[in-house]
Amino acid sequence: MLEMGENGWGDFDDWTALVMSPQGLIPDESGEKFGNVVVKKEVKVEEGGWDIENGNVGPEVRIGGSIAERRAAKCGFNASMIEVARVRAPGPLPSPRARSPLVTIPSGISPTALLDSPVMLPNPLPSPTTGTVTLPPLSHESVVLNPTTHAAHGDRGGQIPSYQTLASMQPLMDFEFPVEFPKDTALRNCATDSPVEVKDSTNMIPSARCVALQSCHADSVVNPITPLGEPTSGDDGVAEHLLEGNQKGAFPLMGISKNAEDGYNWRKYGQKHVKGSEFPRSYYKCTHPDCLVKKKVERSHDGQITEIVYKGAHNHHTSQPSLLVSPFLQNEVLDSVDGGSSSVKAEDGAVWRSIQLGCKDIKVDADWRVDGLERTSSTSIVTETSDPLSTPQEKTKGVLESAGTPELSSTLARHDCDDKDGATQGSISPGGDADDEESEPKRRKLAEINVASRNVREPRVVVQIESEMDILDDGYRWRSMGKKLSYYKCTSAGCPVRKHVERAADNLKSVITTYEGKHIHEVPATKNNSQVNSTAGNLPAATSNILLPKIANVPKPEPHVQDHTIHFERKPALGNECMKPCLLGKFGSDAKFRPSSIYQMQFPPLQNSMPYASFGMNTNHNETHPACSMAPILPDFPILVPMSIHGSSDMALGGSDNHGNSIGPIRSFLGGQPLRGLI
DNA sequence: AGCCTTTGACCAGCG
DNA sequence: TCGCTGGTCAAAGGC
Repeated sequence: MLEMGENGWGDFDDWTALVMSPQGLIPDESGEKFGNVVVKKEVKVEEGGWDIENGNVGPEVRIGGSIAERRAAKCGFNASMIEVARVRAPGPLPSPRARSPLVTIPSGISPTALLDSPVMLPNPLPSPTTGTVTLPPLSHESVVLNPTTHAAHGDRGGQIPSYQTLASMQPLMDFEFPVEFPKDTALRNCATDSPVEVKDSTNMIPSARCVALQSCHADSVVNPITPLGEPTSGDDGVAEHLLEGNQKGAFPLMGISKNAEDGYNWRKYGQKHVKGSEFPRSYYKCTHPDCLVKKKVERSHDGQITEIVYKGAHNHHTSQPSLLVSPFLQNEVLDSVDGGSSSVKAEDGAVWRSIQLGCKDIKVDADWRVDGLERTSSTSIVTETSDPLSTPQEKTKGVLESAGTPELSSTLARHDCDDKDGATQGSISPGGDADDEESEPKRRKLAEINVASRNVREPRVVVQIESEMDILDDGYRWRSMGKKLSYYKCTSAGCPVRKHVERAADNLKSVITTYEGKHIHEVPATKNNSQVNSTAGNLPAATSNILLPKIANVPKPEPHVQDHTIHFERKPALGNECMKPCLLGKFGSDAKFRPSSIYQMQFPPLQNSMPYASFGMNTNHNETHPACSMAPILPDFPILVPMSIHGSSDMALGGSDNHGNSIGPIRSFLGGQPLRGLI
């Protein structure tokens, strides 16, 4: 077992890897909407971990992992697109190598752009049951998406993508969002910060803030103790949670009655106390004829749902009208539980979505079987909300830590999960897991109990890029660490960021660069720095835009994005004061998350040495926002990511890496929606 | 009467 | 093959 502390690369349990799988841009031939999903997979470091001294890295890093293991970990997911993986300390679970192809990214593409790109933004997850767009409460990464949003914000420029649009893109994004957010703070902010969205129950949808409010409201206001109360028929707890608030006018969005709960009717057909679970598990079936959707609900003794697992896809509409019936639902599947975010879990080939509420898991089986079709998308968002044990500082820290990059949120989310694996127990050497001896259930319990003690570490991001060159120019300056020339540390004084470069074991053409930490400085001035913002118009229209699936009613991009450059504001380091309101309030009310930003991406010419921006790790970006002093959600840089559509794409983009090496086109990371005709 | 929950038994997968 | 486990069935009962 190697203690990585010496090199500062310890604690691999919370590494997050962003890996693009090729399917991302591949139009789903089957027409399944969920074919392109940002996927998260765990990257695990098995025994030996990153042995810097010996350079034993590759074999230990595993991307993906079996569905079962992720399921077991309650933190995993399986998808085919962008994999947000993480390197974690070896655990008792096997870590099969990722098998899904990885997206190759032209060298000209900024990892930051990728990481902070819209595709990496949290997707509004339609409720697995209602289709209600629910957002990761309190997630700094969250984006409030609602079918009515743009209507509500139409006077603001129609910048808010329609729900459908977002919904269609939902598969494109897969994130876990740690929501270590003080409830009281959330409430306070929700109550005090531009409650615009909350006012209009018809046209307004809650901003992320509002969602947060919903979440926390339900938790701390509606029923501080056992918000879920006694299980009711078909109750999925979470929905009810919010629904209660909704009924009280706090959650105008939900538009469904409490009785409707998740909009579907469920029949309990069994209950069992499963091993490893402290609480009994109830089994529910959708009562709709021919609907095979099931869900498993675990409740604590006080009635609070500790885990919900949805399996299957509804082939019908909700039994009760909902303001937010998602297209997914209409077509087939919905997932995500109101008030929570979800992460896909897979079991036995079925994708399960996990939604964490207060560090509780709600899993939604997303095998998307509809009319014989089986979907295996795995959009995931795991949001941790209202962790009662966490102090505001801790939560804030978590948010702050994760603010730098979207993926970080997932990392943090993973932290939660992985901390369950002992991460919170202290530094864990990559070579072994302190909790190896413990059973998964036990660790789960410990983790759940010790949520408050989880450590928030620097984000670790792994980006796999196909390049002949090992070292990709990310705009920063690095010096090698250790004997192997695969470990680098940012040369900027005091900057803790490090990165590790390796070749993908399964694809020597792919370079896996793992970043840890956040730059505490700006990107070193280079001759190319300005290109990030200046190259927007250089690309031929045909190749400079990546238009994600267009959907009817999609608001047109604002004039300022006519150049097809997505202008995101960098996620600044979040301050305790501004974080919540800003994070939560931005989405629904301003241009931080515009349609164009979401489904349009422009990539810069594949120039050499294009700075990779800060890879989303720079925390000292503090651009202010009209409504908030910070814009924590989205990257501040224009998304200039050259992309090409893999396979059938008409968008053939290729490029060269920073060193002039020709590299393949991005295979994809935008998922499954056919891109043709999107430009 | 219909729908739901409860609960023990049964079944299948897995090691 | 056996035991464990998770998932499901179905009878009984409640609302």
